[in-house]
Amino acid sequence: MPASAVAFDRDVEQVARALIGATLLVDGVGGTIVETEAYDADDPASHSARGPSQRNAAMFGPAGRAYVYRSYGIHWCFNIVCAPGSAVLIRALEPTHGLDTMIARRGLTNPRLLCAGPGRLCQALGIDARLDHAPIDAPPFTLIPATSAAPLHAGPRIGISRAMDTPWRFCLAGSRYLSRPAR
DNA sequence: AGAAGGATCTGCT
DNA sequence: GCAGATCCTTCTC
Repeated sequence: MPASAVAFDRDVEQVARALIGATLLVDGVGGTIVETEAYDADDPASHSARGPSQRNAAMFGPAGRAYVYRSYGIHWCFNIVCAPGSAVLIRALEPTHGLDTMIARRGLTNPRLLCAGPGRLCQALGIDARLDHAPIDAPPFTLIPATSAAPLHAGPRIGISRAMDTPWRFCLAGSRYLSRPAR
């Protein structure tokens, strides 16, 4: 494994924290990760909580692969698989690479809104079901680890109805590019 | 503030 | 099999 690679086969909360400040690109388009959420294997809020199914199969496969699923029947959501049954949901990026491409895909020009939310991010980067199970350390993906520990804010995860008291949403403190303010 | 959107899952028959 | 509930959201009003 290259020295620059991120290790995914370890505690999902630690991976979710470590990914803040990393750079994620798909075919050269993307930016700096500013918001993540951790989902654990026996986590009532996780898709994996009730065991493997066709949709969540990737969560039970090798670490370091993508888990892409449809949310609300409309949007794609992008996760990186960690230990079996656990994954990190990537919720927001600060756009830095390929702005023109993202603007064209999203149909708006405000950089603040290009990748602020899991569905928006997938639309801007062109992520869909074809990338389910795809390894994160190979094309079209590029993942560059953060160079220094970023100032993090931890809070409750968004849009779930269980395990509301588990503070596993991590944000880059003070970022303007979050899906919603860190409070 | 609220509706729309459609796949997946669950619990039945 | 089939119907109804659920769902890690986004957009427009």
